[in-house]
Amino acid sequence: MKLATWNVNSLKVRLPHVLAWLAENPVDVLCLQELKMDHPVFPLAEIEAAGYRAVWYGQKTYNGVAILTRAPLEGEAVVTGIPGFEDEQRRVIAATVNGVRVICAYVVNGEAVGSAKFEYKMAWLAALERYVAEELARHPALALLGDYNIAPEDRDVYDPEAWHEKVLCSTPERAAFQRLCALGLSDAFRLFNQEDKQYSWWDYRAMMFRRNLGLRIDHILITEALKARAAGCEIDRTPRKWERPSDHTPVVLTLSQ
DNA sequence: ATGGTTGATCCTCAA
Repeated sequence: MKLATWNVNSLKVRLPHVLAWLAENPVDVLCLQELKMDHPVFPLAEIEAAGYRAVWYGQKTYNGVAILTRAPLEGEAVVTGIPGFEDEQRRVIAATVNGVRVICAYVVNGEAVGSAKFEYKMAWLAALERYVAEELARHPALALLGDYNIAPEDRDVYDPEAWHEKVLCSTPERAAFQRLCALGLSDAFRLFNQEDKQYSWWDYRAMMFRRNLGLRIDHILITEALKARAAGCEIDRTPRKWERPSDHTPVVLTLSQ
């Protein structure tokens, strides 16, 4: 079983990329973030024609998340948003696929440390932590995939000095990431030997991708039950090289069975 | 040098 996550930065623009990538990488689960698309205009027909089912939580202009699966989704277990957390921004959707609880999350960017948006980011992360803790009590096999907008360590940053205590890299954000891990989750990418300087996002500006100046901010966190099945985790830079790419590229987890 | 680009919308905002 393969699970992947990809911030597509507008599904309208990136649908051809998603379909082309799925044709080459027929993963079982693909979590998408930043659909930037109103709920009713989701391109379900094109996705079904590619052999996938989908659940989504769309929003005009901003945010929006989806889970694409090859297998049927189990029952009525689809949950949108963070239960109990009032949020106008549509950033979370959860579903159960092949016995795995899949939570797809688009974490708040936060703009700058100390800004109002940063305060929202930290409150949002606290709500996510509580939600995931509740889900873990019910689902031993759980994966939390998405754009975390957090680079967990300096080795996930092309220039740690330039980014020192900047948004995406600050101590409180990294502490929030560690609190999620402390619930019993592991960063799947770091379970395996990896080449240095592997990132999942590169700013569109200043030819950052060509110079490989990026951050690793897209992650797949998994429970012990899935860790026992984890066979590999890779960042696929290929779509970032395509014409008119998203600024993020997919991260893929392979499970045995 | 506080720069640069992209997407959605309506020209500025968010990333």
